[in-house]
Amino acid sequence: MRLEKITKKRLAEKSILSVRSYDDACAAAHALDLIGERWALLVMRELMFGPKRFSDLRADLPGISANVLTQRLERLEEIGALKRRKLPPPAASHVYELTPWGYEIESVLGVLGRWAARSPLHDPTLPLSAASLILSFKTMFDARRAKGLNARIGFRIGDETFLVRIHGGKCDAARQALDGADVVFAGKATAIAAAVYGGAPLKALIAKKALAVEGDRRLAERFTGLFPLPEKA
Amino acid sequence: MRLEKITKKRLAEKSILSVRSYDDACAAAHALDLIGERWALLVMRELMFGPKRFSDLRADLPGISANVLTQRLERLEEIGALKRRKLPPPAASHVYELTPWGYEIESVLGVLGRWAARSPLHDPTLPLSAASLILSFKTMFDARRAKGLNARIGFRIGDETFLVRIHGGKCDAARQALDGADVVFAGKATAIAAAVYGGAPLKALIAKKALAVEGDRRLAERFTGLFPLPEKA
DNA sequence: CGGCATCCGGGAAGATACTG
DNA sequence: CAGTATCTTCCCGGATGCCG
Repeated sequence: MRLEKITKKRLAEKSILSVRSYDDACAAAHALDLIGERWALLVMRELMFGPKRFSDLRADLPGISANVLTQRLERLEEIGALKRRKLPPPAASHVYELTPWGYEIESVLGVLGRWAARSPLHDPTLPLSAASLILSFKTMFDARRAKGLNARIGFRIGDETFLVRIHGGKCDAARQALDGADVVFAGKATAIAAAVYGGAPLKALIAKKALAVEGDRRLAERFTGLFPLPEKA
Repeated sequence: MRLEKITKKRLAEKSILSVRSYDDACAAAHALDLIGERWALLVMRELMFGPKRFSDLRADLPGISANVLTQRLERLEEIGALKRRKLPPPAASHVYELTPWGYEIESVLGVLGRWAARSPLHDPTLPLSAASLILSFKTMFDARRAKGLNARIGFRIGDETFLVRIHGGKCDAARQALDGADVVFAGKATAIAAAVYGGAPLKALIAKKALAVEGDRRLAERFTGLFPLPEKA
């Protein structure tokens, strides 16, 4: 019983470690050995704006099952892409946080996204997490269209807030308080995506109460035009 | 029997089309829906320098089984990333060729490779296909180190030849005849990789007959130093 | 409640053999 | 040579339950 339990656990651990490898020196193949399993890259995507708890990840990745999430987190920790941390005493919980090298996966997400956005099969009306949406701004930002713009755009999505800064033809974003935002979008990620990528007029979304815009409304309108999708292949 | 066979085939086809989707508007998630299955990206990698036949792909992807290769080729054609073409009459064979959009996956391979090359678990001594090696030159090329260099480097690997052109701080490559090459490397991909990435002296590799260098030997030496690996994370 | 471990059903991947 | 058929193995996803 006790012994059996331990043995079983050993085996389970081993089966996690025993990765079906491509046995290929190509670094891209190695990348697939590391993060090619189902959900792995999306788990990293959800952590791009900072640490999250197990149940946050489950909520933001509808469809992933608890055991698969456990396996992916173990594997990502094992390869050095994330670290599991205990939160300070009051909260007896854990968070998962990308390592500096783990954060560099952002470049992969960007290139993959720009490639797949040209797919005729891509359906941008599907559900979308807050992290995906904010990340897509960094990926699809068009510096030419933002010429001369210097602004701080806030987002309130669920109980998270993000601040997107546009200055000097750059666009960066962080999960943080909205102090000093020139305008704030509040609503579900899909509603904001409808405005930015779906061409839905802000007015209509606001009328339908799918979205609220607090602050400089003209700036909000301009913001929605800064992220052109690539043409279909 | 006949009917049963057809029914089974129908079901098999259906199971190929029925993709387990992430149901996520994020374009990176869509990319995984398209090419996230095992082997898919490596099949595309092998086609980066032009069309290949089914059995070429099998030979260059040791470990892939025939039925999986069939499924991946069907799926890649279905999404518009490659086209299956009949060769002109004498050869009663088929080839698989990436579409223009399919070729754009090169950017994904590059970014993935640069990320994974920083993994402490990466083992560059594993087997390597010719396409992987030549592609890695485009990925890892350091323009700073090639300053002022203008050269045509040939490679003879198995029965394929590649020409790598370095000029104006750029590095491009194609599978083509070696006309006008300043120097030619001949040998297995792993031997060339040992020289470029493993720091093995050309002299030693040549003495071991793992590699032959025809032409400007000093240029060959310089070439091997143009592709620094990123530091480990 | 958060973080797993366990069991189960279905389906994808792998190996082998076989066919046109 | 270019796949197809079949069998086995293993991964994924869902449900349940344990335990701090």
